[in-house]
Amino acid sequence: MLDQHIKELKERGVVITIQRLAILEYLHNNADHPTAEKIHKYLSEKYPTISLATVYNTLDMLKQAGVVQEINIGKEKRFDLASDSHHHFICRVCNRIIDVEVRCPMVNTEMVEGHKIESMQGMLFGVCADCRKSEEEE
Amino acid sequence: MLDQHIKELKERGVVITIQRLAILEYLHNNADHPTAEKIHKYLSEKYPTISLATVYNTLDMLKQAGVVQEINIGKEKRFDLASDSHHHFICRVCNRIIDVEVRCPMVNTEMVEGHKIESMQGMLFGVCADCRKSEEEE
DNA sequence: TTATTTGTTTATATTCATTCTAAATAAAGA
DNA sequence: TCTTTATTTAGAATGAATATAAACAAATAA
Repeated sequence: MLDQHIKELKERGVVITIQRLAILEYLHNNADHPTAEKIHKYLSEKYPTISLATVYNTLDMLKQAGVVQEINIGKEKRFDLASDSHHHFICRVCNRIIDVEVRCPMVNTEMVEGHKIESMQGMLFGVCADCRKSEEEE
Repeated sequence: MLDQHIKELKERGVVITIQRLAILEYLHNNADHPTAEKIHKYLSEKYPTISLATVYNTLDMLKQAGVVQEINIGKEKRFDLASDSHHHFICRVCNRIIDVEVRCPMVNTEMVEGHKIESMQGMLFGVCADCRKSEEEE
């Protein structure tokens, strides 16, 4: 999957630098929808000079390339590897973003009312299983 | 529809002030997913002293009450009357947010993988009909 | 009616995630 | 090698959103 992404990027003419590779690898290893800040903080340990701007720039480039998707919920942008096979559930209690498998037939739709769909995102808001359990116990 | 919303809010114990009514009316008359800034700018003509903070506070209150939904795409929050019957199509060329009717069976789902759904939002990204036409003409 | 309390709005200051800028560095090509 | 182009860095700038404190309004009690 990582190799596939690298291949795709190279075909697009993207130079794979140490920084870009590190960010892409991070996303492959951490599916918890990190913020740019979090990615930067983690990578700073291994690459002390890596700049937050580079993280933002790279994430933006990866988004353009269709490798990464951006999730906007609070004031912080969050990032995730692009994939049509899941939607996001956002818990209003613990604020976690949880991937949920989706069986919506619309996922494979390419056109709606004359508009061409290139990607999609479903966001479900509510209370997650863990928080529901905690609430019941009270 | 507006009356229904006012009734619901009153039942919740919300005081309907001139400012709150004006903001709610604005949303009923403008379905173009305005920003808080835009609402404030417009209402300033009729109510020169209305504060931007009041617009934000009211929109937040309306969101808590389930009357309004928040759409996060760019850096600005956008607002729309809550409704399960449509999703949003975002054109990457003109950046417009277009309502699209949705026939996704998931809309009426109340649970996914143990998580309780209270509301949902579908976001479709791509090129809208108008921009497609313009691109073809070139 | 006048005080008191509570809730709301205003104006302004502050915050902080993101973007911009210019200089430094690295990579690629001649 | 030198030259050009792309990338990264560090720090400054931006601006949407929030926090704060004072002013105001409404409702209730005295």
